Amino acid sequence: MRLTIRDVSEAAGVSIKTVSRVLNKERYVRDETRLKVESAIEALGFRPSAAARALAGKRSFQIALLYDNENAYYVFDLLAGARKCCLENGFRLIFQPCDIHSPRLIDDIRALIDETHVDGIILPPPLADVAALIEELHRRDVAFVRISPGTEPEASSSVHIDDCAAAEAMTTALIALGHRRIGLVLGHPDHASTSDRLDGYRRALAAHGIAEDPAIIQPGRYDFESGRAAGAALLDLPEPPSAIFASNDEMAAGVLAVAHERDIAVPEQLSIAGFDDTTLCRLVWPPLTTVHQPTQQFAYVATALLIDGQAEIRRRKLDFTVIERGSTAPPGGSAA
Amino acid sequence: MRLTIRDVSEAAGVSIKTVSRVLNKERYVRDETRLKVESAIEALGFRPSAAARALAGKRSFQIALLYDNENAYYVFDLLAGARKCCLENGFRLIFQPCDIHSPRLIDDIRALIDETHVDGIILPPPLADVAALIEELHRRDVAFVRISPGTEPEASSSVHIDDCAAAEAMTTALIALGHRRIGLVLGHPDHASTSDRLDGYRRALAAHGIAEDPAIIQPGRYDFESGRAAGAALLDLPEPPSAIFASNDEMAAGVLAVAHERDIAVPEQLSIAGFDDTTLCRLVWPPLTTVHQPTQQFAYVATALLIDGQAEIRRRKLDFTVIERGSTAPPGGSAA
DNA sequence: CTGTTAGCGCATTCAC
DNA sequence: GTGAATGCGCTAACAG
Repeated sequence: MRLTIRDVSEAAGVSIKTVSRVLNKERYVRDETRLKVESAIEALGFRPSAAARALAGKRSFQIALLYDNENAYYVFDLLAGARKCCLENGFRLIFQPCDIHSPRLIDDIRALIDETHVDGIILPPPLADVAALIEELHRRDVAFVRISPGTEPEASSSVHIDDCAAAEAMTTALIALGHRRIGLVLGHPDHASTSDRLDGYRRALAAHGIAEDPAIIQPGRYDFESGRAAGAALLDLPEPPSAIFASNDEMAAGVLAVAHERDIAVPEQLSIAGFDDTTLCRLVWPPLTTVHQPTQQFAYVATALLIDGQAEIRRRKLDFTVIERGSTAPPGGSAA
Repeated sequence: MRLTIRDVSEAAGVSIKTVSRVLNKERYVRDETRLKVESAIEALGFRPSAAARALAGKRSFQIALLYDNENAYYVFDLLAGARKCCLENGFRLIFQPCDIHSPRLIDDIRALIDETHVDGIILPPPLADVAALIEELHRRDVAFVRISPGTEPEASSSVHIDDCAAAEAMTTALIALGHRRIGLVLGHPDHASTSDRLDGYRRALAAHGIAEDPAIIQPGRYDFESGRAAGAALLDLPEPPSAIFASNDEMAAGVLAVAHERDIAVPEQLSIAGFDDTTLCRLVWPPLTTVHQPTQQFAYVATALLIDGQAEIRRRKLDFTVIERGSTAPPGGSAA
């Protein structure tokens, strides 16, 4: 029926163990033998059964990428990064949504581990900060890497940028343009980045002697609708801000939509800045100034850390960039 | 080490085979016995190894969703629909990108089949129309369902809407608003929907005695940038159209961006219509009129067809809807 | 450097 | 209705 390692061993005239060695890139195989086996594999078009490998061995060559996020662009970027690394290393990616507020969260992930024998798990925010999950993963001795964790830095390997510094840089850039009244749209309360970005914003204001005004700090949820609502609230203020910094790009898009509705020219009359977690801003609204966050790289590096499989805990810090697009000069004179 | 079916059988005081029967929902198990086994499974938190099941049995409880598409929203929708159906049926979803123009396409999919033992494959456009792939899948006797295939309707089960009728309805709606000069932005040449939508557009024009003008039919690639380029080409015409119908929403978004750049009010001065394959339009541009295509349902139904697993070929036709958002009245008088 | 033996955890024949 | 044996395709721990 199915082509097996035995067929390959017969075709190559070696034992099945030797074929296995070649498959697993083990040492102690003579080059000549290896070549013989490889050409037999090639000639037959043999592909080892992942199920059999997982069952017999310690590894399954599978990595799970979990997510609790409705932002298609963001998730797609994570996926692309993780997949690229998997492909390069002969791994498969299991991609699974979950709900950090579900009572079955831990159970579901336990099921994932037991059923699939995954070799490692990637936890993007907000999953990176679910204490019960981290604890369970440790108890089960499953390797995992967190993306942008806000808590327990020593609990696992992780990948992050300095969100606080990035938000500070962005805010400082707006101040450098002459803005003194800069609105902020906060991120989703479940995400650690939300408070980090707020901290950065505050730090920049403080450094320039600008008093914080709670009226121009609006809640958000990292999605378009909440950005739109926050933008409306800010622009309808008796004394609206001259610039608005949204904690991610979906929300910046929402703010921009409101500005269009109000016939406020961007960036001439209002500067809008965003954290581009996704490609949405880059795609649709070039005039926005953004902090570029390397989402795809997060997933790539996290996967690499998992596959390298050192037990040691490593923190990888990636770079961010503030990108100026179009003019973000302060308004001519409409605001106070 | 690991919890196995044997542990469950001992806890429940039955044989391994009986546990297996319960796991697979086979008949011929007394209710009492079933309950005993189920509570033992629950108590121990047992989860059967997918690898062992795939290796020993005929089924792997895995379905693969392939895609060759860079549209994050579209792919995310497909994923959501397929995943929902998998979850309801105890299946896992393997999610894998590919490239229909790669010489290794068939080999990659062969590898997928052999390595993972998938029970079935879902082929969204443009994969649904790769003849060599369909042939290979038949040769290997692997179940598959195609989404919106343009060719060989009897080659497999499939899910689709009537793209031609939908485009005709959309175009007719624009004509009903008084438009006589309606630009069209074509889709990606690899996709069957592209020509179907063109056909529908033509049919509507013909039905209303409007002559087709090749100058206002622009090529596109189903992405934002091509929509932007097509929009610019159309709006820079000496005699620009009063309405533009983009073959999907990413391109409609591109057209809208150009309209904004040109200070053309939408929908007051220009009507823009799109096929909303994704949620982009719904999210960002409420004034657009769209044909709603149930992308998520496509994937859900395709997965269900696969899991039901009847060998027979079934064609499922889903509904589309033309949705009016905001006014799409023809321009006051800027166009000819 | 290479081969032999014994399972991994389950579904699948069959008996009972 | 239920149970005991056999093997899926591969890796592991040993020999040589």
